[in-house]
Amino acid sequence: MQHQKKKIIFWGTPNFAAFILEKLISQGYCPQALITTSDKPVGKEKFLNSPATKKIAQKYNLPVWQFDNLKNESVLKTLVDLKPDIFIIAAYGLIIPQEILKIPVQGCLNVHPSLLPRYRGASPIQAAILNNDKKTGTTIMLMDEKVDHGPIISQKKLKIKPGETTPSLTKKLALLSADLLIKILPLWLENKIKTRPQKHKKATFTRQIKKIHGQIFWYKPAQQIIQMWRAYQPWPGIYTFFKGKMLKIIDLEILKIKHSFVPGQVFLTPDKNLAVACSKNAIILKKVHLEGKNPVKGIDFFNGHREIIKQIL
RNA sequence: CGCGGGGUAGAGCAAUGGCAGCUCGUCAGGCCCAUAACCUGAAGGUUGGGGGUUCGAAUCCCCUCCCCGCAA
Repeated sequence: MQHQKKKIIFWGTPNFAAFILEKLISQGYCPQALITTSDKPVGKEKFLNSPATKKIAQKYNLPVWQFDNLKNESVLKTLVDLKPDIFIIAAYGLIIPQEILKIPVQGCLNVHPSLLPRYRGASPIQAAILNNDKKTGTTIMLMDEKVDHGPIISQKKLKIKPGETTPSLTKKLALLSADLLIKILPLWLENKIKTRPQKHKKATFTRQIKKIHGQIFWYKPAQQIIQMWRAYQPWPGIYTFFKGKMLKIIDLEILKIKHSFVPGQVFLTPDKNLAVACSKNAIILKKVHLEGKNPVKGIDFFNGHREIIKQIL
């Protein structure tokens, strides 16, 4: 087991990385250390929340380094002193400077959950769902000077099932990525894999998702709003405004109907469901969450806010 | 002390100093070939808890417990 003598350092932060890390460990490819970002205060109680990968690392007693700023000498020195053979990077959260990428003798592998060169950047999984793609996949590539730009080592496709959400697809892609990684890693470490460059002209890009992206525009077709809802779980979710307050839509359903309402107009279906008209079809609000209140069923919300009918959101 | 909203009947919400109400649900009865429809009636409250101001507090003040949004 020659590869186990190699020093692997794993970089990653959220769930996607955590699934991969755990699978690597369980399959006998335990890294020497985890590098992730710092604990972030979360919620009103402002307690610190560790990255998902850190929790896994602690479970297996892996050493953990947490860096938020990679552009200083002490970080560089720490990493050089580890004398790593290879870095495996999966959703770290920050762009890693060139000087650091040059450290490991066998390069830096990046796990990216899309079929590169499609969907480079920060939100490939959400983009695939948002665009109603029928398939996506994962790519393992050798990192170079540009983000998600390096030559491809291996790729694997995955069908997107109807109703797939970001959390469910994230998990599937992570497990797929881990399998692929385990398969190619020993070969890579023995220099038995050739890379192939990406077709850069076909590249598309995705950006970091912000709260504002979750706002619903009712002039869009209902189908598209459903895809937003699937893509933007668990955060930022999708929301609209009612009486100046944010109304999150926790659960919804498409209502296939020909109607003459204005997009955004609220109405009640014959079987007593609260619904909002879109440019095509409509959305049934099964569960909503008004800012400052508890989440409630659509019908309960209607009982307390009868004036919502005929209003335009 | 990061900013903000809320706690009222089983559920969702009104009532901002003067008789605690609305919609839904529940129960009883009625109507109907029938129904998640409709009609009549009923039950269901220590207004989260404690203290204060007042002739009088869900409402104003102080304390406390709980829930939630923003921010990530």
